[in-house]
This record gives sequence, structure tokens and C-alpha cells, in this order.
Amino acid sequence: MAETARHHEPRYGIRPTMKDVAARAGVGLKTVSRVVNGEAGVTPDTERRVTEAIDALGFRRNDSARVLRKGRTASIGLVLEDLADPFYGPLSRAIEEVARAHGALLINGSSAEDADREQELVLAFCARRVDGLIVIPAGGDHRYLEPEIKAGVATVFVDRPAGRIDADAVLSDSFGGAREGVAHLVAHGHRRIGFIGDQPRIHTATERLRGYRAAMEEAGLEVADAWVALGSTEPERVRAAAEAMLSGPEPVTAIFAGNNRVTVTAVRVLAGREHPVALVGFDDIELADLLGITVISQDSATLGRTAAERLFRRLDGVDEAPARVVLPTTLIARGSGEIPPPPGA
Amino acid sequence: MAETARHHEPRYGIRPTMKDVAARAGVGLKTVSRVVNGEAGVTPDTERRVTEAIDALGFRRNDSARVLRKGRTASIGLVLEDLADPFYGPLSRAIEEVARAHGALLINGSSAEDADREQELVLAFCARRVDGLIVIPAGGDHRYLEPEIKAGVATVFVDRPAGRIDADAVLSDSFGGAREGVAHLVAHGHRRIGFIGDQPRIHTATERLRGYRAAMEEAGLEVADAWVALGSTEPERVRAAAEAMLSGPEPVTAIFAGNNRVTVTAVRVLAGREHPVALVGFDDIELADLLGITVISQDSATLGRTAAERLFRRLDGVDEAPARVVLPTTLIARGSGEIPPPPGA
DNA sequence: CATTCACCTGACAACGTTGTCCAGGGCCTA
DNA sequence: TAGGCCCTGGACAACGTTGTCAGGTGAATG
Repeated sequence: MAETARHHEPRYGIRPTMKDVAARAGVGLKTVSRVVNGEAGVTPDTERRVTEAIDALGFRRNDSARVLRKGRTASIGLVLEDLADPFYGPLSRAIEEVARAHGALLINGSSAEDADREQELVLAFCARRVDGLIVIPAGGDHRYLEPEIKAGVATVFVDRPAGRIDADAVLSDSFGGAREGVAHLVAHGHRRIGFIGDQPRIHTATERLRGYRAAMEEAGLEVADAWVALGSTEPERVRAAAEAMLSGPEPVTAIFAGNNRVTVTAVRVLAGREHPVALVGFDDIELADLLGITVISQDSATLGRTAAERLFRRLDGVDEAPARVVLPTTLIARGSGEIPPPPGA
Repeated sequence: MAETARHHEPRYGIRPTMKDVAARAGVGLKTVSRVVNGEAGVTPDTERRVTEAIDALGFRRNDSARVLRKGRTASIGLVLEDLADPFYGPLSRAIEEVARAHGALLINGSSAEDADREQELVLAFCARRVDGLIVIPAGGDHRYLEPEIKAGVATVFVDRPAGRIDADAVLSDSFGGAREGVAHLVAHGHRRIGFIGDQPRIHTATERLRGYRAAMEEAGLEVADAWVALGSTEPERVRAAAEAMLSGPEPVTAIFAGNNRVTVTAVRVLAGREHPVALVGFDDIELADLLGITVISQDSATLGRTAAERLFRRLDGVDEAPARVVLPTTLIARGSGEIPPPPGA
């Protein structure tokens, strides 16, 4: 924030305060407060005078001061990975709706999958004294949150569990979903199936890999090292990983994509292939139906809503042990599973 | 917000204040403030004592109090239509990045295209004394914002201009983009082209329709009434509109879709057709390349960034007349323009 | 007519922080 | 050694609101 050197800032537009309203209406400060808050015990006549003064001056209550006095901010903080990711938009929106129903506002921040930035955001929110926090963790150690939670900041983790502390978490069934998706490929006759997932430090990535391995094992299939690739979801890396497992000595005939970003790039890679390769992806993506992509769908809005409801239950005083809620995923089978070449190509 | 009846709240976890830190460190209140804010004029030894006390107590500065004292909140409010829409995610994210660079946090709210809700959100943000506002307007009358702007709340409108007040606006070239898109269809030999857009009270919708009409006129083509449909972007309505213009006495051979939601539904409708129908859509959508959909792309991130930069320039004291910035759109031609049938169908 | 009571109203303190201003101590210089 | 200056530290008020409490008025009751 640019720091101006001036000390007495010229106060751009001075805002009227309750004091100003009181003076103009010829009443006491507290009476204005009562009118503004709709408290009982004000004569209609007095109320009218105050209301007129408010309108005349364009007064609007300063919630900063109110917050300071009352201790509650009626706001919650949401830290997620990247608001631009289509998975997080609906999640954020769902949380906002629940917050709105509880009269709270939502502050959100993107961690960009960086643990330091996550912590920075979380602590900034705490400094603002948000009533509660919903966190999609980037880091693996949340002990830094312990004093805040002890101080009364309700906290719920979403999509991935907290690290090193005991806290509420609302998750999707990554293991089960991946297992089901891979089993689907097996059922369609595939024997050599590749797995491309996110970075191994991310809980969902390893869980989905676990699901993949479980499904393969259950089918009595060996997994070659070359078939598994965990790492960044940058398009170049995904492309390289996919091409590697498609061209090795034991080329895969199907790929399981660990999340929506991987799926998108994988679709592009596979669309250019001569021999069709099947694809199943974790997370539904727009227009996947038209491309015939089978997916393991997790409803990010439900994830968000569930977490937010849990948060507000805590804020309403419900005091139970932290729990882990796991929401089921849905396999949506579409088309043959092979990606057609792009039209006009 | 659930109101607890208790008056003296038991103060869940009592948070230590600077006073507590001062007492523990055996220094004055202001000295703690100095250390916390990294101000000069504190002996290393004193600073160490204070820092130790801070760590021991788990103190974190209460920014609510700070805000009250300083007058600036280092936060900005963003009101958009729906965070779950893939167009707004990147826009919000871009604004967040700019805000972050300026040390500010972002509060956002979705108006759900409802003018009352927009106003409610905006005024709630003002009550929190956000330093600035970025608004994607739902309503058509923003005179209610005048006192706030006069009181110093910097305001920038995005995607659509403000109604009835003079304020900064950052827009995409809806007219030019639509004209170019329709001209593209004309160039490919289409003569009967339909237009499906959003509700007529939305500025971008009417601008795009204007662009469509301009392109048709420039090509010397008449526009039949049945070829134009403005209204809600609900899938059912778009589907009905598309089917109507495809089956009338003068069926269209191409459709221009007014925004991303229309495009998505239109793609689905057209994918099921026997005779291929061309489609050009406003807004790029994920995987449009694989489906060969030509689009008029507007970069929502740039839109957001431009607006945020303008906002912070104002907050830094730059005082110029409100202006309207129009960003160009890009036509991305893909494939033949015809939608292929879904695979496996 | 005195007393009680309900109801309205306002003075005051407090929330936790920061800006202002002054006091005291150490050090340098004349 | 005295004077002055700089540097550090702290007392105090103020930001705008709300909770507490007491005063004051008028009506109802004995």
C-alpha cells in the first residue's frame, strides 16, 4: 500500500458519524444507535427526526467500529488454490450462499498452491478477525493455526485434510472415485492403464493414485513404473508424461487423469493420436459430454456448502469433536471412452 | 446471524492485546505498537523483549481496531454476477493479484443478476469501509452510489457501464466483437444467421445484438424477426430459441451465441443436428478448440486487471475524470465452424 | 395527592489500535 | 562541568460504535 507522507490526511470525503446525526437531530448519540439498529424504545416522533437527519447527511454506519465493539465481524475467510480454476468457482459460490444466509460476508484469497502464501492469507484473515475460516490447504503443516483456533476462529478444511492438527475436514472420496474410474477402464478391456496426477505432496493426488493401484491390483494387473506420473499439472508436463507412457515399450491403451487440468491437456494429446486411447478423468469438465469423456464427478458446490454449513454450526455454538466428512463421487460414463480427432483437422 | 442472548459473552478464547504484551514485556503500549509495525526508535534489547512476549502470548494485531484508527481498510469489494461462471473466476483472480500487490484483500459477492442484491452487497461493502469497489452491475441505476463515491470510495465498473452516474468503466468491445464474429460467418457463405443473447436489460447483450445487426446490414442481409432471441440464458430457453430459428420457414444455417452460457447450450443443440450448422460464440470456452468452435475471445483476466489497476491508481491519489476503457476482442477461428455429432452417439 | 412503575432518553465507558507530544537519559561539545 | 541535542519510551487522546446505567417524564394506582 502506498504510504502517503502527510500525517493529517485531508480526509477525502468526511463521512458523517452518529455524533453528527445526533447533533443534527437534536438527540443523544445512543438514540441514533437505537434507531440505526432498529432497537425498541424510541418514540415514532424521535425516530422520524433521526431518520431525517440520517438521510440528509447520507450517514452509513461504520461497521469497522461496530466490529471492534461487538467482537464479531460477520465475515468468513476462504483460502483456496486458484479462483480461476473452474473447480473452485462453484465451491466459492456455494460457500458465499451459505454465508449470506447467515448474514456474513466472504473474503477470499488464492494461495496459488504455495504454503507460505496460504499461511500469509490465513493469518491476514485472522488479523481481520474473521469469525471463521474455510481452507483448501496448500501446505502440509497447519500448526501455525492452533493459537487462532484456540482463540475461537472456527476452521474447516475442504478438499484436503489439515496437516499436523486435528480439525474438521470435508473431502471427496478420492480413493474410491479413482478406483471406480480405473475399474471402469478395466471393465472395458484395458490392461495397460496410465495414471497422471498432481504433485505427490497434495493429499488428493496420492489418494487417487492409491485408488488407481487398488483397482489395478484387484484386477490382477501389474503396474509398470512408466505408467505412473505425478507432478505439476502444467500442460507441458502433462503432455510429456502422456506421450511418454503412450510410446514406451509397454504403451498404455488408457489413461486415468488425476484432475480437471490434467484431463484437459490429456484430451488434447489423445485427440491427435492415430490409435484411439481411452480416457477417464477425475472432476467433470464442461462439454465433456460432447467429447465423450467419462469422468469421476465430484460436486464442488456440495463440497463447499457442506463445509460452510459445518462452519456455521460451530459458530452457532455446536461443540463437537473435529470430524472428517467424506462425500461420495459419481462415475459418469460417456460414449466409448475414446477421444475423437478434432473436427476440420 | 444468530443472536446469542447472553450479554457478557464468555469471550470464547480471549485474545491478548497490545496492553497484555506491554505488561508482560514491561514496556509501554506504544512501544509494542512500534515493534509490531516495525517503526524505528526501539532498542534491539527492548525489541527482543517485546517480540518474546508476543510469541509467548500468541498475540496478533487486531486489524479491526487498526482500521478504525487509520481510516483505510486495505480491502476492496468486488460485486459480480456469479463466481461460479467460468468467465468471472479469472476476472476475480486477476483483481485479487493486483490487490495483493497493493497489500489489499478482496471481498467478493455475487449479485445473481439481481439489482437489489447488487445494491445490498455494495452498501454492505461500503459499511465495512472498503477503500474501493469494482462492480459488474446487475442493475441499471447506480445513483445510490453517489454519496459513497463522494465520500471517497473509489469505484470502477467492469464488463458493463454504470447506470445514471458518471464513473470509470472497463469494457470489452462487445459491438465490434459481435460484428466481427458475424462477418466471419458471412465470409463463410452464411446468409441466414441467428442471434441468441442474454436479457436485453444487460448492456453487453444489446451491444452484441447491435454488432450483429451492423454486420448483417454491411453484408446487405435482411434480418428476420425469428432469427433474434434475447432473454435468460437458462439452457431450456436457449435450446428452445435455437430450435425455433432452425426450424422456421427461413431456417438459419449459422448461429451467433451471445455469451459463454449460450454457446455451451447451443453446442449441445447443434451437435444433435443432421445438417451441420455453424456456430460462433462470444467468450472463449474450455475445449472449444477440440470442438472446433470459433469464438470471439475476451480476456476476462485482462479486464479485471485493467479495472483493478485503474482503481488503485485512483486510490493512490490520481485524480482524473471518469473514463470508459474499451478493450478489443479477438476472433479465434477454429475448424470448419460446424459442430460434429457426439462420439459414440 | 403521593407513590410506583413503565418507558424513553442520554451520559459515559469501553473495544484495541495509532498519532501526538513530552520526559528522561546518555552523549557530545564548548 | 554545563549545556544542548538526539534517541528511546510512555501517557494520553482519539477513531465510531454499543452496553450499562441512571435520570426524567408521564400515567396509573392506592
